[in-house]
Amino acid sequence: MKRSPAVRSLPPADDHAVRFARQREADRTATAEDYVELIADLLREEGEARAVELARRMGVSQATVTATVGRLQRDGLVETKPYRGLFLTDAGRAMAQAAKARHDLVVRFLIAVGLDAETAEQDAEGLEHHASEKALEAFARFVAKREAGGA
Amino acid sequence: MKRSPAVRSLPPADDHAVRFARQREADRTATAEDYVELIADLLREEGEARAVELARRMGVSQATVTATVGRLQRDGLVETKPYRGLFLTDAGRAMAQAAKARHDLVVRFLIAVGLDAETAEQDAEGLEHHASEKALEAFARFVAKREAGGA
DNA sequence: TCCGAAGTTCAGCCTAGGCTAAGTTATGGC
DNA sequence: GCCATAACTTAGCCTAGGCTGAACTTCGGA
Repeated sequence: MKRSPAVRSLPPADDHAVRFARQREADRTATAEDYVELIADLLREEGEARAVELARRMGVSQATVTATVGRLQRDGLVETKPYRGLFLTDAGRAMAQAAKARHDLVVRFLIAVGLDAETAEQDAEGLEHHASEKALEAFARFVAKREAGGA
Repeated sequence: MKRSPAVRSLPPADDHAVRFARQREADRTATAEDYVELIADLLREEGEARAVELARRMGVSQATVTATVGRLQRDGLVETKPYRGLFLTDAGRAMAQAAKARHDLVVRFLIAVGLDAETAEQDAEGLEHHASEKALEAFARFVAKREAGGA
């Protein structure tokens, strides 16, 4: 009688491999998304995004920020004027906007399923990079239903 | 009227840093969990866990598996008998069991909020490593309610 | 004006986790 | 019993993302 997913724990090897590959792909983009999202927030709320502030908020050394920003610049997401602040390219702004929308959706979703706001905020940081489009759509439907009064 | 979480996008720098640190911590353990979980599955369902099969299923070269298994061994999670299969230590078995329970919970939860089984299975692979204890408890409560008929 | 502190970058190091290519070891078929 | 093949390991390389410590810019105040 139990046709629960737990039983079928060994999918075909190919499918299995594809999942993990997708996973690794998501991991690679996660850092970029976190950085551009934070840069966008700082630009909006502080007027400028300084490396030292990124370092403080990412909990990382300034040297690490320099290196990471270098990669983002190479990838066409960020522009820097040495010893001035950090700026986003169009691509960077687009990524930041998408990341923020996704982040906010995940937070609202987590709250809708019963998390407190602070925990939701924390968990979203990790979960937002690993939810597929389909999952995000499901989250959005769920949140819409809940917020429409389907309490 | 909007007291939505989206507004407060800049938490105190310290809190912010802590979130990202937690995040990096989760990333570090994710690989270990995936490997021991898969090894446990293979041992249970195939009777043995061969490196070549891990490589196939992780979508990775055998050399990578050798290296990763070496780290797991160093960390006391796995035992190997060269040219025999891979085995889990007590710690490895415990981690595998916890990982599997978490994985299954996340899958059931995703299905409960409206995902199809296949997508749920895929997304769980990524999400399971980034959900906090509190979030998992909330997921469990939610699933319990749903499965109890609160459809 | 100049000088010190804050911010930034550079140099050099490390680990995890990927890869390929080239061995080495076990095993099954003949 | 030998040897081809499959499984595994080793060597060497790469990138991302961490670190420290030292050097370099910028800028405000004395």
